[in-house]
Amino acid sequence: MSDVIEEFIKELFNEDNEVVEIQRNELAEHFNCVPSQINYVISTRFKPSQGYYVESRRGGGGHITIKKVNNSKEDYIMHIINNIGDSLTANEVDILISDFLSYGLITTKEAKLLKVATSDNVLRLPKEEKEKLRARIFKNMLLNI
Amino acid sequence: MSDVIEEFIKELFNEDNEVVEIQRNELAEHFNCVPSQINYVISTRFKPSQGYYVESRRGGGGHITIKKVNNSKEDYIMHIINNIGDSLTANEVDILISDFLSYGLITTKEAKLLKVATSDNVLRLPKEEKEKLRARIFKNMLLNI
DNA sequence: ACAGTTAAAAGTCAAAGAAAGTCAAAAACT
DNA sequence: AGTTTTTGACTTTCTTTGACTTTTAACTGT
Repeated sequence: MSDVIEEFIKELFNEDNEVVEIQRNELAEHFNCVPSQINYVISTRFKPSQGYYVESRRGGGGHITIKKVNNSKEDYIMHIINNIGDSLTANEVDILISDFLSYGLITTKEAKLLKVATSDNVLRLPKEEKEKLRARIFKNMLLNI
Repeated sequence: MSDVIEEFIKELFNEDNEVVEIQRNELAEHFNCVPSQINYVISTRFKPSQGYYVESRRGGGGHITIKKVNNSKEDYIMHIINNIGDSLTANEVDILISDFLSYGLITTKEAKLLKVATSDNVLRLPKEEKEKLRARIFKNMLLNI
């Protein structure tokens, strides 16, 4: 049973990425089990060490939200950093940032910071120097995200 | 329900900024709930600690006004930005950052990003140019925090 | 104009309801 | 035997509801 419930929740992740919101009682009803079994499944299969983060609310309209925290995040960012050469255009930055955003690797605030710190009208240097500087700033910031 | 009402009020803030004025009974009617639910929503979601200030008037033509009180965070940061000249040393950045941190205006992550994006060994330019660039980067990043 | 009355708001508080959480005993696997 | 799952009674947290109170604008008669 627990396995079935686990599967079911993981299915939900496939559909609507990133975050899944469930109602404990409803789900228990659906599977014909006691509500606390849902807690069991969550606490054994959606632990932080398995790359999930869970929060919940009680009372009317209460619910449980499970977030998939990509723990390969660091790996992926590292990979990108290593593949950025020593020069970078504003355009390339934009593309990278929107990639990161859509994979949920950075927050929108971080995105803004990255963007503004590497923007053309902040750097204001001759093209070549500017793109080298941009690469350095960008990579170093990424290392700290 | 409470969530819906909360949303609704926050929408009103988006339209006519700064201050929102509602009538308890009218709003309750609109959402088909008892009037005291409005009080509940206000007292749980528009607390001072959440950056709101509420006052009201009873009797005929009475109403509830909710003000968004500027956490002064923005004000303070703005003030700093305006007082940073067009050139900035790494040392000055350190001092500003630790100030911001101790006043809880920025997170430690943001602090790291600010610091790394303006550090000497990332910028690597002649002193004068570097300090001007640093000021631009720093101020522009702050604007986005 | 004025005092007094009425009615229209908003406020309070506690009880009932609706979720979710906990924990340990019982059951089912290995 | 030892581990993992299932169950359910009990707890905690948050929301909804409604009866009752307080405040004050609006009205009324003089």
